[in-house]
Amino acid sequence: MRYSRQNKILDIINTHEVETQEKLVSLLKKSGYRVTQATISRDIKELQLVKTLSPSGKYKYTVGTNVDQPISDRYVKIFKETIQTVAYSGNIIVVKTLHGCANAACEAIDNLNFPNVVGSIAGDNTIFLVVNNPDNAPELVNKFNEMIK
Amino acid sequence: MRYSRQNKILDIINTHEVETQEKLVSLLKKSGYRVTQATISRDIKELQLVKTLSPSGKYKYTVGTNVDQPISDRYVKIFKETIQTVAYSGNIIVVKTLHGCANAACEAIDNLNFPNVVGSIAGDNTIFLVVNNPDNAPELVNKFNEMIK
DNA sequence: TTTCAAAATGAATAATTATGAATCAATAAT
DNA sequence: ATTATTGATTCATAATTATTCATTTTGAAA
Repeated sequence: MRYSRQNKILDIINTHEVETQEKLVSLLKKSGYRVTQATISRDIKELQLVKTLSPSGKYKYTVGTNVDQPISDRYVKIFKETIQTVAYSGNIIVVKTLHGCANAACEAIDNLNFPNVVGSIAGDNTIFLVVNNPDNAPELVNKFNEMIK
Repeated sequence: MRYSRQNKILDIINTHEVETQEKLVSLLKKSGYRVTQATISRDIKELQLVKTLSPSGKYKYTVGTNVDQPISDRYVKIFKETIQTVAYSGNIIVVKTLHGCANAACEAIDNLNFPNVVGSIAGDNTIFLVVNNPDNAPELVNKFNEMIK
């Protein structure tokens, strides 16, 4: 449930001022994720979160706005590990993911910038992708299936 | 020595991959600054540096690109505490600062966005500001003197 | 100058974070 | 089914960082 948890972590730090990893552990517990600080430390490393000064003068974790590095490897990885099946009908591609991971997977897809995708929406374990033209759907589905094979 | 040191810290982290505060301590020592990790911790807080992942997978300190907060207080402070005298001749304003602080002060001035200043250059303890029109120099000099009074 | 207040720093330490090693779970290979 | 293999996680702890408290330094006021 790693990606689902990391997604929740992003949620949490966007809505709370999280001063320490221990705080994050207890906030996650409220959402049903039982993990230790060690795991959080690794999640934070992967998500490239940073401890910054909040305006109040306290430290808090935020998403790092790093320009330089190719973060896309990470997206490919999320993509591969969370997506279960891909299908289409007309100009809609339906992507099934692991439970709770649709958001993370959807963001990965967005960031991978596939051609002909004009929009996306994610639920809990399903993503709808809108393709500009129904003709392009099969090719995209093939590409997706290649990636997760 | 504080602002001069912090300026050097910015130098260092832009040219080295500094993994820990202790590393920074020893790099600073090579430049003649003898301080302890405690001081560095405070400098880092003030400079709002963040520990990020470098592409190599190691941690390193970098300047945080924080959008939200009013950092300008800090510039005013640097301005007030490092600038010694202000004078002008024609369209050039000459600012004297504490030894080694011209760069920090100059950056502060840049960020404070004074009107009619078209350019700036900093040495070790002197800054030249180019004003768009000699007529505007006296007013600016007055403003500066007000600020450091 | 002397004195006082405020700021900066260091020493020591508390608090926090990162990581090696062991464990567990899931999956693939035999 | 049994055994490797791999990845994720925890536990324990090392490493790192933040902070408290004491001391020194600095700067201003008398």
